[in-house]
Amino acid sequence: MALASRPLGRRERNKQEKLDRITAAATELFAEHGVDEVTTQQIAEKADIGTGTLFLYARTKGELLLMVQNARYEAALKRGRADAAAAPNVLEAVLAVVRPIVECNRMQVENGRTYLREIVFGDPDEPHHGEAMSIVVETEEIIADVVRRDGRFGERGAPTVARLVSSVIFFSMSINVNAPLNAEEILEDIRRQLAVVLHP
Amino acid sequence: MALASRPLGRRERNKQEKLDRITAAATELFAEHGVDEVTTQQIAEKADIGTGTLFLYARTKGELLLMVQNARYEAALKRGRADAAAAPNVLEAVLAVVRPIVECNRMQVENGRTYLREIVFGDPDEPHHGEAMSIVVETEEIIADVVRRDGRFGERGAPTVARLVSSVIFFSMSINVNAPLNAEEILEDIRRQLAVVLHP
DNA sequence: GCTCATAACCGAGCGTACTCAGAAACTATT
DNA sequence: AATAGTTTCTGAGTACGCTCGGTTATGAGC
Repeated sequence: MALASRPLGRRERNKQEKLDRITAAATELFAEHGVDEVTTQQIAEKADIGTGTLFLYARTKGELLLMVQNARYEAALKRGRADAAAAPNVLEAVLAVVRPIVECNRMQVENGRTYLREIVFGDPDEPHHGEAMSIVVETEEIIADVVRRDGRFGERGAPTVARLVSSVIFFSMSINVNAPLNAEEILEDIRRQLAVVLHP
Repeated sequence: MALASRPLGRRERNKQEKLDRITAAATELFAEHGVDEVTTQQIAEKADIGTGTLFLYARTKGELLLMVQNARYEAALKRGRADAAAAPNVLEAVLAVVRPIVECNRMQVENGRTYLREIVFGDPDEPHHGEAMSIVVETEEIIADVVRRDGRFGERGAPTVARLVSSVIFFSMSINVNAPLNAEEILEDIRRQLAVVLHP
């Protein structure tokens, strides 16, 4: 360990490499075939690791999906936050925050719905679930800020409104009858409901 | 088939008998141990039928849960509708409709959450899922009626408000962070959110 | 009653997510 | 560089939901 430029041992580097391979394999297979049509065996094989090894990096298949997709939602949220500034009123500002998330979710409907299912019903003790939850929390905080800026609901009311918006988003993207809708149609569905609360 | 008093053949009677035994077995085992801790084998054994036979009556384990629980929710809804009449304002009326449903759902938290998961993510082509969906639709219709009676959101707005209420109910009962809450606490959570829309 | 077509039933078997006991790889120490 | 201790890896094995080909029960026609 003479070199300060190499603080990481081979062990750490190997681990990182495997994680990268797993992420790449899962990302590609999920995108191409959908999470339900891909087996954990296939992912392990493509990542060139043993089947047991896969579960050292993500304890369940659901965690694997969260692991692979969280970053995209984080990026989407960042975009939404930026877009919200230019909106003419609360309703449009909230929708500006929501739009990239919905678009991200609808890139592949089944994966999107599975992602939501995993957030709502998955094991809250798993690390990637925690990461997903903090994205949800951050989303609500951003929406609460937007609502606060409007002033209509006061300091205390803003988080409640944000929570309500969360409910509407999750439900609209999850329910079976909305499965055929594309991002734009989902957004229209959400707008109609939020207009009741945030009439401009 | 000389007797008009026995229009059903042995075949139909046997089927009905088996269905009854399955329902009884599943009801008891789910209630006692929770849906996740019960195997389909156990249910089949307790109902005294082959494992394959079980799946002639409910195509998936999830369907089995819906089959067993739908009736309770239907009854809860009926109670709620009756209670709504006596409420002093819209918010209280909506909560009167919602209360029995939440109480029904929280009798056993894990089963309740699984029931919701099955409604939102289950196969919409299955018969018991369809039945569950029609309970949801009916709930929204009742809430829409209550909202219409208030007049605040007009004829067109009422179904949208009802849908929004659905979102809030489902989300509040489903999310992991609310898992420790009892029926009364869930209702309080729902009330806080609905108050934003239905302020008295 | 006998025959046959059909509906209902059964349980061995399959696919797949996940586990676990032992093997292998790595690091620290001398 | 040999040893020991620890972490990481592995794939055969397990559990469980569900399927499917073969079997049995039922009832209609004669």
